[in-house]
Amino acid sequence: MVLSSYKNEDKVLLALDCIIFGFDQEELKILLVKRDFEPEKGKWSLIGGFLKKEENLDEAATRILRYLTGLNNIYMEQLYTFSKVDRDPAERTISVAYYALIDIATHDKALLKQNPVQWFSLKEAPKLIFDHHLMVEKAISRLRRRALTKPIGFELLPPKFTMRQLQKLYEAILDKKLDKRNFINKFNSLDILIKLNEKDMSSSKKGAFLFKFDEEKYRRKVEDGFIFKI
Amino acid sequence: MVLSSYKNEDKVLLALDCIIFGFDQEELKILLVKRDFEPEKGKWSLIGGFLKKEENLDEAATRILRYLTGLNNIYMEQLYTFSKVDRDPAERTISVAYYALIDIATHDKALLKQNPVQWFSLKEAPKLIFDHHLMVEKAISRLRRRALTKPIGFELLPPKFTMRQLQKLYEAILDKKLDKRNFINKFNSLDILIKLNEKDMSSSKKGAFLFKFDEEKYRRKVEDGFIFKI
DNA sequence: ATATAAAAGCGTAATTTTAACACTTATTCT
DNA sequence: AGAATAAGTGTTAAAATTACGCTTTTATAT
Repeated sequence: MVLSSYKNEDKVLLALDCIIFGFDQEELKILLVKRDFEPEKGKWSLIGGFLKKEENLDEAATRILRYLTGLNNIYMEQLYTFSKVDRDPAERTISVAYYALIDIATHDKALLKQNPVQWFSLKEAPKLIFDHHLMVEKAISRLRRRALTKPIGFELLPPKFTMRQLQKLYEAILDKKLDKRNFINKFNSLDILIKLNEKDMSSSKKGAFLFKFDEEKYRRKVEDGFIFKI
Repeated sequence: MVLSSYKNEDKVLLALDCIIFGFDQEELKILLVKRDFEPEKGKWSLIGGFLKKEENLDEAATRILRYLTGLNNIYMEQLYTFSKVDRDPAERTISVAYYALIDIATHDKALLKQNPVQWFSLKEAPKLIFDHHLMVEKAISRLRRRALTKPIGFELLPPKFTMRQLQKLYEAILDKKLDKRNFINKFNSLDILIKLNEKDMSSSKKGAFLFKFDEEKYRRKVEDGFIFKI
């Protein structure tokens, strides 16, 4: 065992905060929690926690997400590390922000059991503690960029979805209207969806065909040099 | 003053490591240092240090870069935070990686004074300690993406450069040959360079006109919705 | 039964962007 | 004077993106 030569260095608390995005067929939402400890008790906050000795950051983010929402197997990505000296008034804390994408419809039961968490649409979200608004802002812009170059949108939808739902999702993420025909043509040319022999009847009399993301095919295409791009 | 409620949480050492990119008219290089303390003394490493209580990460990265290279006023960007539990065998350490872009020609005097640092071309770089190779890999792919969407390439060049130098730089970053005429047409259409009444005579008999990046104009254009894109 | 309403589904033409491509010019060196 | 070297410069073809409107299906109301 090597003797540590880092004895004189300052140690810090390493927090994690998760921006959890959901989509409810209409708009993008984020999941917030009412903080039940000081400082800032009672205020709305991102879901967070602290890194433990025996885990890495991805594991910690997964643990925190599971503990506070009951959710498992969720798409997550490290976003940025925030370090303003007085960002947390109680104590010097560095926070690594993660963002996660979940399908509200599929996971809502798990969430509803937990009382202090609540979905807010991006535009109506309350003031957040500390620098959490910076985290959310950065997460939105990362999500926006990512959605154009990786097929992560599907994480926000149920496994089966209509083209209209998919389009609405992209419109919500990119915050702009898209042309129906161009959008469908685009996805058709990507050739990574499976059209099911099944219709969703909830949104129209005619019914709309359901599609699935063909993850296997996507992976194979990527190996052959395919680049997802909206 | 609010009483801290974080008493039971583990604290960690927070390190920073900098991937410093340079360009020598031919290829991309990174600056490495021969480590003069344990663990891994004598091995090649990224330039690094530890976060101090009174500074944020950007400040720490700037300080570390200045201390180890004498360089100031350098383009830097936070890259990613690495946290594998045993990434540093001596002690649990989380490391926030930054990458920096510098113009070797302009700054080389400052660097040469410092003996233990050395430039390596990306392809001939030695094995690095810990997870530093992962950091370098990630930095390269970030640099590649960033160079396509932000005018950061100029940070790697002298203030005055020829179009050929600029093209070689992009070829080095993107690791592919570009067409001379298309490249120049592209930059002309961006309209963010100033053509000087001055030629660089070092590379040809005819001489090549020098250009400057018009930062002010770029900023104005961005305000009007301009998006830099190669 | 018929009419109405509401969303689904579908293709083409115009425009813009990107990619491919080769010769002339200026200058130094011999 | 001519040979050698890198600089400088436009056009055409191909591909990608954008704009755009009518028909189909079927549940519901009359």
